Amino acid sequence: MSINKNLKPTESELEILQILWQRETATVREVHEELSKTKVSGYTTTLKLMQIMFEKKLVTRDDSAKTHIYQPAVSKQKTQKQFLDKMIKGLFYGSSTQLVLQALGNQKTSKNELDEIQKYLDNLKNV
Amino acid sequence: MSINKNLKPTESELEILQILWQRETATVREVHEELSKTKVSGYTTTLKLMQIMFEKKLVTRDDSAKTHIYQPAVSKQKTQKQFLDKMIKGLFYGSSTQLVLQALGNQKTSKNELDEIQKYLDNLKNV
DNA sequence: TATATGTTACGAACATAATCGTATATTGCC
DNA sequence: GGCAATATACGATTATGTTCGTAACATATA
Repeated sequence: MSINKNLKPTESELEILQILWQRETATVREVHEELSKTKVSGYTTTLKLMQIMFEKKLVTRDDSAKTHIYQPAVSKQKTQKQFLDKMIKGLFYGSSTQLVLQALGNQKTSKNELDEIQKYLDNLKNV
Repeated sequence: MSINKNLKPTESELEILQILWQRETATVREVHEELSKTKVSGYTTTLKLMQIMFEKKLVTRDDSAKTHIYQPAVSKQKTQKQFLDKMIKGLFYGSSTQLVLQALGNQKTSKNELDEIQKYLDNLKNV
């Protein structure tokens, strides 16, 4: 029963959220610099996006100084779940198992990681 | 080295592809009827979408009769992989393991399915 | 103080996707 | 043939997301 509009982040917004989740906190400049490692775009583009994210309440910011400091306002976990669920529903006919098998099959996964997953599965089964 | 433009389907196009993958073959009317089970929209909207998909080569069609018959032109597997990879990259910092763990943790997965996944993991490890 | 530098705010342009109305064509049937 | 039903084609509109230019303002410093 939340008043929250719970707006789904767009693709560009996700890129920014990823950076904020890693850094906890960042200025527009810092986010823009990070984004610039993988793509080209103007500074004001990043600024505008982050302003929109603020309006959507995807981020909070401290604007007490000239240079505002941004923080994520949605959790990484919750957002990942939101998109995973959507993908399972929209592309895997609702079967998370199908998604998991596909993900394991397609990606090269190291033995250690496979072990980790198996351990996790054992835990799940022993509930 | 493909000449193929390899255009990524949009969200609406994915819905249609899902139906085509299940049915193998379908008319606009049939697809529209199926879509109508979960959402409202006009018939010509579905028609237009499928025409666009044809231009993008996401589907093929037999237009020898008045009522065209459509088929998917991209494989389910390949499309699933395409979106999975994108999601892993864009939301899980490139770690398919993280995605798998999140998927397993968030969804209720039956014991049988967990067994299936474990069996699959064993196979992967014995290569 | 004046100048250069950096920052936010904001509107406008552009791109893409989705929706639908209308015109036109085909088919079956009386 | 003429009519009704159904299909396609296609342009126009609307919605959403992305990009950027420019103005206004703050800050540091020469």
